[in-house]
Amino acid sequence: MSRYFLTTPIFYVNDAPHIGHAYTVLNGDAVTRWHRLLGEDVFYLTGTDEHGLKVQRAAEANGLSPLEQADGTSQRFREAWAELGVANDEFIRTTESRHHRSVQTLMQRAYDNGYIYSAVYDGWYSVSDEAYVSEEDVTTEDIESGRVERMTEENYFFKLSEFEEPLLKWFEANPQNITPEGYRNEALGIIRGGLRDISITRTSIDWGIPVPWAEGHVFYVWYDALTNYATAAGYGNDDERFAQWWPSVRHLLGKDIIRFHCVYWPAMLLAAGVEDLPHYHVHGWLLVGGEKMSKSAFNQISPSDLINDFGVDGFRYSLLRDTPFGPDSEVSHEALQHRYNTDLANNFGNLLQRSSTLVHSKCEGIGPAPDPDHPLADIAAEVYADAAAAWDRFQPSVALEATWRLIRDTNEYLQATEPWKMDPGPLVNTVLGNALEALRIVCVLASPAIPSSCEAAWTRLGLDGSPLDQRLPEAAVWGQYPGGLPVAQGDPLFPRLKG
RNA sequence: GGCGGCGUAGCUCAGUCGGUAAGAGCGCUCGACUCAUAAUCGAGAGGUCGCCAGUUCGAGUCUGGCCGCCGCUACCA
Repeated sequence: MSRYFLTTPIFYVNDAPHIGHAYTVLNGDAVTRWHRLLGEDVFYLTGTDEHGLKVQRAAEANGLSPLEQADGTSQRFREAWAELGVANDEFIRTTESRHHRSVQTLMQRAYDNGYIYSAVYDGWYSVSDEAYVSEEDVTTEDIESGRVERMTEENYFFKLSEFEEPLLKWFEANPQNITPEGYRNEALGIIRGGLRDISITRTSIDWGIPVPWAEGHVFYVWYDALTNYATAAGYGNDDERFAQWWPSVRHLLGKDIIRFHCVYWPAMLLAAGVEDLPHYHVHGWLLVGGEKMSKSAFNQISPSDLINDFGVDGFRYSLLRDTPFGPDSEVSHEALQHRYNTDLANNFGNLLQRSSTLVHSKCEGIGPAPDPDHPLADIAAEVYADAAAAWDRFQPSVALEATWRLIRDTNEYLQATEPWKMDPGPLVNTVLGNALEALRIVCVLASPAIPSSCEAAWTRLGLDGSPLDQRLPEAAVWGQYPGGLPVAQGDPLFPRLKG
């Protein structure tokens, strides 16, 4: 069975969950749900990054231990994703013992393979950033304000510089390794620009994973964090599991962390003797008024605020539909609401509503069977093909746009046939059967984005089971609504929003 | 400075290998309909595809230059 292992970045517990995080996680959730429909063996991973100085400091400020601090924030992320209906298979924490073993194993192998060496760093250090600062980047103000300090410490360095060639070879051999393609070029640019060895340990803090070969050193958070993906696949703990899952790994990430994920991380894997390198799907940022979201007031709106306004699926759909995957996307409350009203309330919800009402007035509430050879069958086939291609290319907005064509065409079909003017009988039965069949297919195809609404609609159509349990491509084939099922009338699935 | 991305209808965006008369949704105008959440359907207006030059029988689509916006350049998705 084909496997689909998708990861989100793990979120630093220094920060509360915000819409930017939700954006990443929802894209991954929708795409992995699609792959589940295809019957693939899916592993969707998210989690939290919990080591490092910032956590240690936050803990001190709150009078907690670092782990207690991490526990609290990690739990908030876990709850936020549950609230959004995210179906991740695992939630990893870098403070877990399995992760410690994994990091130590990976690094020890790189060390044993000769890719890690000791050197003394003597220079400026930014305590708040936990980072070394090069001489040319330090201003006198930095020094006077104490933002940077002079530091001499023994350090272990990773020989990143030795991986320029291997990485370039890998890029050349795998033209699809990063999508969209523009970001692949960025990663290539970083490599071609020359790679310098990087410091991967710290002695100045102790809230981290100990370096196995050097007392008093811990791994710097990035190299600890990246390894979470391998840990979750079983690295250092369950070799058989790792061998099964790792070859199919795909990382979902924002464009700001390309350097670490697409350059440093594959080099580390190679250094440790792991030959299978990941695929990547890189997205841009959400912008508000042209500015990166995290800098704006919109950032103060939490995902749960938007759930209150739009409902879980309303938020999921509007965000996914309105943000092409890859480039930066402008978002606003107005735009999300507009999308909700037009696509969910006016089109999908209203189609379900008018169809079920007509089934009650013309067919005594029993949904009739569709015409197996109706022209809508061709539309459904086209829509499926386009949606499948888009999901496969990691483009939820395009997939949803394609799916909604079936809804539009069905509304158009009702308008053209005017079943409300017909007398009960075979003719009106066929028309409404066709509408119900289109809705059945939409329920399956839209379920990656709006799972619970599709389940609700599915039930109203009188169907058993759940759209989430259907198998594609079979379930998208026209003509499977059986007829003879009781169709339920109910309140609008997506109440139109005003204001 | 170096590297990279973007610039297509009022808005948000599609446009794979260069090729039938530039697309979609929304918005707008007019009309139709009334089963439905004042929802739906049809018609229409609206673009010198940032600018200039080049390659080509032919460029939004390739090349060079310019303008504008943005990002990365050691840790905010």
